[in-house]
Amino acid sequence: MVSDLMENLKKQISLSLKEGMEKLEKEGFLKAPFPEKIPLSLSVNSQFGDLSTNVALQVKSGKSPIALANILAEGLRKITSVENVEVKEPGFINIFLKRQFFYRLLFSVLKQGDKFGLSRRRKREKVLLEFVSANPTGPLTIAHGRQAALGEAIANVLSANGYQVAKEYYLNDTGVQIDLLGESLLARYREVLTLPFSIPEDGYSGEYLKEMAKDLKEKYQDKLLAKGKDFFSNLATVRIISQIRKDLSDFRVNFDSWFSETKLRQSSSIKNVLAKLKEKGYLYQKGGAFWFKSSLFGDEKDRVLKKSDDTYTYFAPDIGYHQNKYERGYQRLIDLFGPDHDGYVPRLKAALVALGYPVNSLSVLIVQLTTLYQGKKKLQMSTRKGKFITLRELIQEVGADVAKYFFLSRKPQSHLDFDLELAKKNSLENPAYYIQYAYARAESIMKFAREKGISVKRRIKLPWFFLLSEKEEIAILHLLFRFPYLIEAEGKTLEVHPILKFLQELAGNFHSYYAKFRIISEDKDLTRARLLLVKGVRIVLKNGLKLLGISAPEKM
RNA sequence: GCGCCCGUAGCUCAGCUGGAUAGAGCGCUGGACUUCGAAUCCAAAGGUCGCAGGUUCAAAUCCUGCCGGGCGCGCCA
Repeated sequence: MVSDLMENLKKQISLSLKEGMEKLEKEGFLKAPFPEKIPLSLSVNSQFGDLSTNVALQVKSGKSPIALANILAEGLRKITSVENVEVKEPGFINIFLKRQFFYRLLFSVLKQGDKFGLSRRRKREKVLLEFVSANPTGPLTIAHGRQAALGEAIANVLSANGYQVAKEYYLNDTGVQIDLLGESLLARYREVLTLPFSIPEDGYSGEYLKEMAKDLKEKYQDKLLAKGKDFFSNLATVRIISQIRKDLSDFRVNFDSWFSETKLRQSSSIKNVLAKLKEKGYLYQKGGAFWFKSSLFGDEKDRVLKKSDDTYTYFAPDIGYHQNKYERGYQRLIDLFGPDHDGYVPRLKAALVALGYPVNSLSVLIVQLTTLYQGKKKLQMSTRKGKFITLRELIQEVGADVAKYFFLSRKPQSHLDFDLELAKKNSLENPAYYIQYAYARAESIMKFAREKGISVKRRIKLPWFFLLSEKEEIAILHLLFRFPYLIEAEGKTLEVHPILKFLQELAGNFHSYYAKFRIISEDKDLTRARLLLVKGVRIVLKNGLKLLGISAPEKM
């Protein structure tokens, strides 16, 4: 929840600015209409006050920006919570708030606790977030790990903004790849039975199928040889899916639903979609295949839905799947794709628009690849050849929290260099622990206070807050109030790495503060005041980490 | 060739709905533990924001062109 106090104040300020502009307009100083929404932002730098606006620079007028700003500043000075207003070259208006205002805000943070930063308003809109959706033909790799971490965090941020969000994994559990998987397993099975065998071309030659084959030999000896390819496909898929579920759950990424392509194909969804496209005249036959006129909707060329051999391309069931999402009542769809599916987006959007859904109801986020490094050495990977670092191994090596930290620390569309060596380090070179350490430290201070018999649980007294007067303390207060606005913004941009950046900054300020000042001292009231601040920091660190899916340990 | 992404400090990256002296971590140099956790803190060094134009009172941020790196352009999935 964005603090009501702050919201009300912003409204007052906006209103005052608007009145000022209207007056100037009436007096004929403005050469063009002023913007409907007057810009007002939280200042990043304390020398620019607490809030600032550049309206005076935005409008064309007969007066100089400075003169305009000075006129607007006069109105602002009348607002109760405003301490002072400064006008700076070339025309910025910087607003300084009264300390008391921040103390009230802190009080509100403490009162809200777990809820601070979360939207109180529930939105009607139902959102379906689809991510990972790796083919169940092998273990999840670190590339999937990045998507998993990101998807989970985005879902959390959307929930925090009041959306009803569901996380779904689409299982491509049928088709050519699954056939190849079955054949590959059968080959491995023959191998462990010392029979002649050959892995199909483009088959899966990774180590994991050998393991599975060994297990089959132990349990069934050679009795499975009579079974067909489908049996092996099925068996391999089932086992791999269960491993994928376990890996994700160990990574603390939990899906609300798993959607099976097999079931989709059994339903009439795909047929219906084709019929609908045909009815609208967007389907035609050429060379024995059925084509969708995607070029009518911005795609660079038309696409085949049904091949001349009468089977579907990958595209056809995928349209059926997305249509199905809408049919289940989701108004907004978000897909996380790898960079190799980048060029696929226009045709998918084209299909949905052709079916009558709004173009903006689907957002596709392209998550770039991750390259693993061991120090300076680059590790090459390939799923098919079975050369890769699995998500499982990564979690075992560095832990879920550290892995998530690195995955979330960069924007998704940037290529990620993941240094295993650095991530493994349990030392100060590893930045992953910085935020958690701040949290654990805050936790331990609170514990120390309890042992000393100092409690701030009951009857918080306003005068205590006035003892928070160091500039470091005020700076921390400022940071706390940025949090809800950050969450709100991210609900729109779907970017979560700024949270990490922010928590890093908050943790840093807290560490410095701790090193410079004594929290628990002989001065009881000052101690209480500072403990309240520590509590506020703890709340924001915890809520922020929770959104990212990173744990907040009380001890490390 | 066309499309998408990236190019900012030695390294890895933030900042990019234009704003006030370009930030962080790591690394390097020098300091801080008898007192609430040193996985921390303090100080110092380090940048033609790929290049060239343009728009603007104001450009790392917007527009155009170019250069360098990655990915994609299937009746594959």
